[in-house]
Amino acid sequence: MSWTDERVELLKKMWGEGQSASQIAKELGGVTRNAVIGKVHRLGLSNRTTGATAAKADAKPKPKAEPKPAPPKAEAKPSPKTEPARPVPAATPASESRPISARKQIIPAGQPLPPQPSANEISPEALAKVNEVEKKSKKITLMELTERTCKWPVGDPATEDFWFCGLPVQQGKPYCEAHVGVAFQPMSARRDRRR
DNA sequence: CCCTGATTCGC
DNA sequence: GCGAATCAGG
Repeated sequence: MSWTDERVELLKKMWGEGQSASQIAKELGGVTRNAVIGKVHRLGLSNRTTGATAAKADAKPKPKAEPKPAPPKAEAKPSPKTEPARPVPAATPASESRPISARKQIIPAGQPLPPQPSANEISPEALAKVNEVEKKSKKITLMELTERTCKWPVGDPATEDFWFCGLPVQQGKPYCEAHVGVAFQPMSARRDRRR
């Protein structure tokens, strides 16, 4: 793939939003995160204040070849010294706009079922699977959630008896296979109003 | 181990 | 210009 205008634009957008290079790469497709990072640098947009390694002003000497002992000129960026207001991305593990766990309303007890199952009709098999998985869940905390850990909450958020599934997620999904099954229920018996 | 961005350098 | 390999760090 090549860096078409549109792809570059999307890159800029996402980068600006604080998306990680790998996320951008996934979105674009056909490129690796390295490619994205490389492009970002070539485009001149680079450090944001985010991610793991953000503020590093020093160069890293590389023990590979030494044809360039010393850059004669330390060139400074012609950009304003005062850093422009940058959109600080929410440093939430689930950096994306996923409607999860951030519920305004606390559910007193019982099943927190985060992503409202669209219908009450979830295959018994799926539910059984969920129950089974819950036993195996890694019981990770909010802080431990990553892109590839199932973000399905288990238990009552109001108590200590609460954790996230944490099993490996299904590609592209926020939940593990079992939880995806109950989270994303297709339009089931919902053939109401025909027009 | 998972991830993050940064840099280099052959193409 | 591009991006894999590599580095450096959380």
